[in-house]
Amino acid sequence: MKKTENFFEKTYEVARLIPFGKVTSYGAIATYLGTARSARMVGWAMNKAHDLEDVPAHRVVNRKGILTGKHHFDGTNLMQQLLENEGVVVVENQIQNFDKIFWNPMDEL
DNA sequence: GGATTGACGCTCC
DNA sequence: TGGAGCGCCAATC
Repeated sequence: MKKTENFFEKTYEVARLIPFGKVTSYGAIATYLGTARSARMVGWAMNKAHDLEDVPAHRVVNRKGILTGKHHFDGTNLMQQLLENEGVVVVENQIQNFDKIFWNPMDEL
């Protein structure tokens, strides 16, 4: 738990640092954390992060820009609503212009 | 303690 | 070019 605590902490930290109207991918965070091959851990961390209200998990999507985790939110399209609220265009659970609004933690951090 | 799952990603066919 | 399968690390059952 101690060792993973850092992993969680970093994951949450990065998630919180995501600028308004920007999004990132699990893989990007995983890479930043040094666990690039374990993007699943980031997703899993987000699951726990969902328990925390401070982590904008809705800004984190998979490498394709698809809102794979939206099903885990309260509403069916709550995640999409949140993103659209930030100016992010989401169609069919997929973020449009993903390349443009993609926020790379390594580039900023 | 062992097996399965998971909000992913990459490689192989 | 498209689809399917395997691998990762940690947690839960």
